[in-house]
Amino acid sequence: MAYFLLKSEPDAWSWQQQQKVKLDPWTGVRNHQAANFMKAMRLGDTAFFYHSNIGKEIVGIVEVVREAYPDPTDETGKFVCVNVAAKESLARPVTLAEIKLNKKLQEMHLIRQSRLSVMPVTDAQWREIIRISNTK
DNA sequence: GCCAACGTTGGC
DNA sequence: GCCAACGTTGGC
Repeated sequence: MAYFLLKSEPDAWSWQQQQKVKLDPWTGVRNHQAANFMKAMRLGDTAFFYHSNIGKEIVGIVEVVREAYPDPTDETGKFVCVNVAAKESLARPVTLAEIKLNKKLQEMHLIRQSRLSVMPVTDAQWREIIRISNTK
């Protein structure tokens, strides 16, 4: 099972909103690299939900409930979206500042390529973030 | 509010 | 096909 991270500006779509809905189509991604990562997502894969701009922290975990399909909001028909459902909140949010200071998390795309909005997370990175968030 | 990174557009 | 101009993202 693979792990990912999804960014959202809480002004536009927050974790609180995500938790209130059964599922959410992750539309609006217009970057090919991010789109390719969405195409790699499989049913049951999980992703961190990250608040960019405001908060700058990982707040929760979502599960992929529908694999990539054409993004209905994309007029060109080139881009895809997936459906995700909130799974659980982290017991404690993990901030970008903490990630930057953590030696095990230096290779994350979140740091290295700050504009990327959908990215894979390695097993080791996933475990480390779960660990420092006191979740489970 | 500023700026770095980076993607896209359009002139040549 | 190159590259300057411009727009967007997102951290600070």
